[in-house]
Amino acid sequence: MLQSKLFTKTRKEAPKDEVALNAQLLIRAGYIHKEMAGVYSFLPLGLRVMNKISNIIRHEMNAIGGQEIFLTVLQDKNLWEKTDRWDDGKVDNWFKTKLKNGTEIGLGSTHEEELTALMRDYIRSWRDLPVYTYQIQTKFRNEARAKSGIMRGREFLMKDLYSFSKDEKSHAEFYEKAKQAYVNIFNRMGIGEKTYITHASGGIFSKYSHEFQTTTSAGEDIIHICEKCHIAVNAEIKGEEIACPICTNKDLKQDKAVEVGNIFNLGTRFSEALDLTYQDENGEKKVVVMGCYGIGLGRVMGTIVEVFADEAGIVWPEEVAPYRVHLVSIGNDKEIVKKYVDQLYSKLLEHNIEVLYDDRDVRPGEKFADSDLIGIPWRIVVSEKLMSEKMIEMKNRKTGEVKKMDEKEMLKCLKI
RNA sequence: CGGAGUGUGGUGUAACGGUUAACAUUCCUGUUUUGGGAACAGGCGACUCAGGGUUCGAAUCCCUGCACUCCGACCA
Repeated sequence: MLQSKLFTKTRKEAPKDEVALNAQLLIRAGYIHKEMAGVYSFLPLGLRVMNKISNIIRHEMNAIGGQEIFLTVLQDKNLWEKTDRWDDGKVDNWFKTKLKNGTEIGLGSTHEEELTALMRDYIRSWRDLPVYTYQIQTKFRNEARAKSGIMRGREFLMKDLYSFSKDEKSHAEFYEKAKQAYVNIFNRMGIGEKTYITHASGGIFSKYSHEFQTTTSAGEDIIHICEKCHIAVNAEIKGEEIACPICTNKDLKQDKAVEVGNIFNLGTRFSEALDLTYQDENGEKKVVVMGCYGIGLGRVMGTIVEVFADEAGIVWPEEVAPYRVHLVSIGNDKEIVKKYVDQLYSKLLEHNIEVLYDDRDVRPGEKFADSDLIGIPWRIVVSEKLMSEKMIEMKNRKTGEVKKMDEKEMLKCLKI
């Protein structure tokens, strides 16, 4: 991508109504645009990051047998009445609206009801189980108070997988697999070290659940961490003294964290209410056992920004960065420089390296400042001086390390 | 949903109740410049969130609404 063609621009100052670091940086660098409180549009750079995140999740969900689907946002009130979750007294963050004929409908904030009902058409026999379906789509939640930039919005992208198993045992096996898949996902996104499987109360309908909590000062939750087991307990759990569930260590470290994902055992809460049953090997009628597994993509993106950003701007881990290389030319108005960098740009593209090429005719200082702010992992600088030495300069955004090298070495450095 | 605060060019700020609403930045034109957000010159851009009121006179005081932010509660 030629930066001169990118319609977004960086800015020196963040709008004053934006306090959260993640939103300040993402707006300044041109990743997102705020529409209203808790509602953000994604611009080219931001969408690229979202797509990277989506693809990591897709890959890991497919690997454990997930099948991707796409459900509807518009929700049938009747289904939700059957599970007793339509009433505002029960679930208060509904967005509700009406059809022309007066029929009340809701905008989906989660999809257990719709999907469970849908599965009645396909699950009849024990042979039809298990089924694992997931989707990545927009959720609507009428939060009383949106805050923390893109980490807690009223409209946000979420990956939600639902598992349908024939019994508790089969469900428990998948639950463990899903847990491992989540570990893989957060590792690949670069926040694995700071992300803890966290024991939490199951909420209103689950016997047990696990959250994935990433430590950051921007977090809303308090967790108690056992470093040895890399596991945590959510402070919301009350009652007996908090101890590590694995080693029973009671000397836990307290920290603030963001819930980037969660997995729930739903049991038969929804399948019973909506009559999702099957016939087992003996012809007996059984209720399907369910689980649900969520990840908020925007929240993950915001968390990554919060965790790695420095004074100069965003620092993306390689796998979620909008581009791998930020190619910065200095003296682009000089024919020899431009010709060489254009050629280098094409070469990188030929090697399937995603490149943002700063071909603008602005001063070096501005280019460097923008590059730091945007946060692409590798910055490659070419200038007339470097060209005379047959060198390019490579800088690692994360470590700040700068190295002069020739083209060959550069390609090796990018693992080609 | 309780409490508090704030709304002024695209962005960030200023202006005692008193001229034509100021400054910086962005943006446009030109010249010079080119390794860490350049310099100079010229220029565009706000009926001060909306509506009402007080006053000879309102960005400024009062009321209503809307929006945004923060603290708390909530968060399947």
